[in-house]
Amino acid sequence: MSVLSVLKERGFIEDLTHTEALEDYLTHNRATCYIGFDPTASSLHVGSLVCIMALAHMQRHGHRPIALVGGGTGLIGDPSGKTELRKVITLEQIDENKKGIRNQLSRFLDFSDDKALLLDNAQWLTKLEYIPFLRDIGRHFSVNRMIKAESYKARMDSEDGLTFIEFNYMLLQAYDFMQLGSSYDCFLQMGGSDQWGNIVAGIDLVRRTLGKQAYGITFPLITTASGIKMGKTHKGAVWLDAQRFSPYEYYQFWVNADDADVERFLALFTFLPMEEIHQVSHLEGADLNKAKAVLAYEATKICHGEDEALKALQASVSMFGGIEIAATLLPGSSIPRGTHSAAGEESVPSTSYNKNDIVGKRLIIDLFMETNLCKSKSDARRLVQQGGAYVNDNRVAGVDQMVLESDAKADEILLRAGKKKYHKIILD
RNA sequence: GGUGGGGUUCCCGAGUGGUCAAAGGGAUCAGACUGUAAAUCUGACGGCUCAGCCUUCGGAGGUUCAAAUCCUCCCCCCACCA
Repeated sequence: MSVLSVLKERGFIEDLTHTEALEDYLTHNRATCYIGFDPTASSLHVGSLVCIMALAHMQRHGHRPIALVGGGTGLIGDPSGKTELRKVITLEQIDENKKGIRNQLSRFLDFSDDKALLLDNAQWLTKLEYIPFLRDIGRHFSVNRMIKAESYKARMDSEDGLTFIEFNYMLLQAYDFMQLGSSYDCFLQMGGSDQWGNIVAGIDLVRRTLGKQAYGITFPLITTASGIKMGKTHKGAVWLDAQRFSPYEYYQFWVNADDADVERFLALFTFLPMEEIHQVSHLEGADLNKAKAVLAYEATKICHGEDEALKALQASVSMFGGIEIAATLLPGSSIPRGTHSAAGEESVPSTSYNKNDIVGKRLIIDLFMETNLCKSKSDARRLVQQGGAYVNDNRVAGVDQMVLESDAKADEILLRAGKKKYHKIILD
């Protein structure tokens, strides 16, 4: 089965150029393909996961993926300040971020032996000179055409307007494609559906300057069933970096997926066979929850490794109760089968305290605040007043409740805010 | 550069001297119901030494017993014109 069919079947394809020629190109070549990533943060987040998984599928089919970090574009930023993502950042910062990004990507892609590349467009963009750029590249672009691009049209009509810098991103990205084409033999660019205009512009530029046929694929914008952009939560982005977003939280993120999203997410974010995934559509109620556990397990495994996935599963079980994974449910998954009951290690966020400093001395709401379960004392107070604060699964009765000796069993205190947020206090 | 319109609590958006910690909606959080889902209902939603107090309405000053609301200067945004 060709990559293209696989990607199509799993829901990756929004649009593509030259359908037949591309299919042909991919079957007869070890193709090099690229996707651009933003280096403004030291970590990628779930929003980029579709792109990453697509690259992984490419690699699995013997093609060579390139992850292009936009270090050059990051150096420009965007003065309109409308898009948070385009902040000006320093070279050092970009280097730092690149390290983090490479680290994360290496969980999904094999960078050894030239099997995948991580490049930075600063390599060529910072060398550009304005006049030659205008003469050699700018001449190929028609402003008339550019402003017809969906991404620009919206901005042209909106009050926010469009800065010249943003307007130029299309040229720069097309230039990237051209560079990758001539230096790395890369003639396939992929990206989110908002990149369509930029990708097509690149294809044109490649044809005009290198005389080569290039291709493009865009992915759909993944939204949750409730219409929210994938990977955005109340807390902000769902990071792939374990430091910023623990494997346990990551696991929880997937378990909390909407019913209607489970099948789609399994297809996009795991490597489980599609025949198995289709079975999920028959499930409902508690059984569907088990499928969510598999989704969470697999997704966590891919991103953080099997050990962490297992820990997260166990932590989840000890928090929310046992779960039985039947052998027939998504058999391709390596999730341990059988009944999982509360036991074993947990990987719930924890903080250490000196027992003598706490017991009988501190208010419980203070602990909620200090462990970041609540963002202010008023917040903690509210939580208690509304009955959402728990210590070792006992509801906290009043805002002036102290930590008691009886709370400190086994030198641990389990704090809970609402139904899903836990924090463990470890007493020394 | 000119003219006009704006900058309000996470977002949108009311408010034009006291009754304003500031309507309404969204988002979010908690409770109930559930399946760690969705929908629905209820409540909360600046901070604190919490039935009281303190700090907020682009920034800095000023008028007033009293300012988000009036005045001055500054910063920023938008539209049209050049």
